[in-house]
Amino acid sequence: MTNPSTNWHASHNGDAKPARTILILEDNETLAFGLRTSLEVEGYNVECVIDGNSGLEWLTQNTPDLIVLDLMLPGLNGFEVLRRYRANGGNAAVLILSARDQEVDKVQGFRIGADDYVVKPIGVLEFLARVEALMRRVITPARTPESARGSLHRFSDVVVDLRTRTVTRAGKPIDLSPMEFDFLAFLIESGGDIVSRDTLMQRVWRYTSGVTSRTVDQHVARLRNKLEPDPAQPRHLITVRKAGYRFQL
Amino acid sequence: MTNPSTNWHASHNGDAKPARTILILEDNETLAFGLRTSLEVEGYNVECVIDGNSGLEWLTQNTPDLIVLDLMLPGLNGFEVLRRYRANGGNAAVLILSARDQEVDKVQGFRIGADDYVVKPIGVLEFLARVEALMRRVITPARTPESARGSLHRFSDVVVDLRTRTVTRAGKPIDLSPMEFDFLAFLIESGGDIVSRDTLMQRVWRYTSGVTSRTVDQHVARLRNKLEPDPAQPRHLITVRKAGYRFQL
DNA sequence: CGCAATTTTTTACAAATCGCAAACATCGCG
DNA sequence: CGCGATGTTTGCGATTTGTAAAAAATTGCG
Repeated sequence: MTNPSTNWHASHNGDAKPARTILILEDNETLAFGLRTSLEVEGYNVECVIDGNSGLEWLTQNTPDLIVLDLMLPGLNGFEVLRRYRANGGNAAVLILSARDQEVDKVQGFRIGADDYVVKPIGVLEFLARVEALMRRVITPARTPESARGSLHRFSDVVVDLRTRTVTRAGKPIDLSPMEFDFLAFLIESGGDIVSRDTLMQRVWRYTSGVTSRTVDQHVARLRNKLEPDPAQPRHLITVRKAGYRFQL
Repeated sequence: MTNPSTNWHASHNGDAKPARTILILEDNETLAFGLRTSLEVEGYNVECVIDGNSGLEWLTQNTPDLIVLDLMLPGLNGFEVLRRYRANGGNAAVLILSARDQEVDKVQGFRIGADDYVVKPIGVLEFLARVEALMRRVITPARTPESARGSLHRFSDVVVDLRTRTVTRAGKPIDLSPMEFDFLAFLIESGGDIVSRDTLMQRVWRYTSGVTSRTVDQHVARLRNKLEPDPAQPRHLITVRKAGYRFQL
C-alpha cells in the first residue's frame, strides 16, 4: 500500500478528528526531542527533521498543519526554507523559534510568511498555548470545513458523501461499485423507511415489473461486508422479513 | 492560437480588497493613538475604544478583522471582554497587548481565545508585522478560505497555479499542454464534484452534443502519468465508474 | 507555402469491473 | 422437521475504462 505511515492511531473516545501533524525543523536534538514529547502528549503527530534541505524535501511529500522552525539550521537556513516553502504554496502555520531577539529578525520572519516568532528560551506552556492558537486558525487542504461540503451521512465509523459518491470507513476510503452506491444512497435517502425489494428493483434498477431475483439481497450482503462493524449482526442495513430492507441511522 | 481556452477570466475582479478593520481596546490614550496612526498608515480602518463595556457593545454592532486588546481596562478587564466576545461567536483575530509578562497570563490569554500575546513595550515594526501575520490567517465572512488561499492548489508534491498556468512537481516545473492544463483546471475548479465525460466534452472541449470518444480518458492517462505519485493507483484524478472523473484534494 | 515538431484525437484492443442469475447454505418459526 | 425467506458463493457475459499506437490537426519557423 502506498502509505503505511499515516497512522491516525486509534483515537480515544469521541475525538473524531485525525491528529494534526507538526514538523519540527530544529538541529538541537535535545530541544527538538523535548518539544516533540510535549506536543505528542497533547495528541499531535510530530515529525522531526534536523536540516533545511531535508526539511524542504519532506515538505514536498507531506502537508503538516504547523511547522516549528529554527532559524539556524545546517544546510539551508530557516528563512530560506520558509521562503521557498511559501513560494511553493505551502500553507501550514509557521512558528519560528529562534535565539535571535532583534526586532529586525522578527519583522523579517513575519514578512516572509511566519505566523509567530518566539525567542528561546520559552516556557513549555506558552509554547503549547501558541501552537494551539495557531492550530485554531490554520486551514489545510485536508481539513476544509466539512460543513462547507455536501450532504454527509454518518453511521458507526462510516461517512457517506452523496455529492462526491465517496464512502469512508474509519477515515479510509471504501470502494463501492456504481450500483452498490446507488442502492445505498437510495436506502439512506428513504430516511429509515422500509423499502421493498420490488420498489428497489424499480427505483434503483429501473426494472419495470416484478422480477424476482436475489440481486437485491446480494447487494445488501456486499454492502454489509463493506460497511457493517459486524456483517453477521447488521446494525444499519436491516432486513425486515417479508417486507424488504430498512436503513438505520 | 486559437487558444480560446484561456477564458476563465470572468471571475477575476480587480482584487481591490476592502480595507480591514481593527478595534483597539486600550485605555492608555497616548499608546492607542500611536498604534492607530501606525495602523492607519498601513491602510487599516481603525476604531479606538477605551473601556471594556463600551468595547463589547461596539462589537455587537461591528465585525472587525482584528482586536488589539489591553488586559487592564476600566470596566470589564480584557480577559473578560475576550471571554464574552468568543462566547458570542466572535471570530476576529485577537492580539493581546499587556504589561504582564508572566507565562501564566499568556497561557490564560491563549486559552480563552487570543491569537497572539505581546508584552509592552513592543516595537512598532514588530507590532505591525504581527498584525499582518494575523490578518493573513483570519477569516471574516467577506473573506473565505478559498480567496485567502489564492489560486494555488497543492496535492502530493504537485502545485498548480491557475493564475499563471504553471504546474510544479517537487519544486520542478512540469510541462502541460494547453488542453491538458485546461482539463486539469476544470477538474480542480469543480471542487471535488464528479464531472461526467459529457460535461467535460462540452465545457472544456466545447463540443455540442454527446460525442463519444476516448479523448477524455486519454487526457486523464497523460495527466496521471505526469502528476500522480503512482499512476497505476491514482489518488487525485479519480475515476468514478459509470459517472466520470473527480479531482481529489 | 512547405516541412518538422508538437499536440490532440481517433482507433483498436487489452484489462478490469460489474451485474446478474443460478446454485447452494443457512436461518427462523410454526 | 419442514418450508419459505434470506445469506453467500460462483461463473460468465456485458459494459466500462486504460492505453499504445496510428492518424489528424495544429503550431512554429524559415
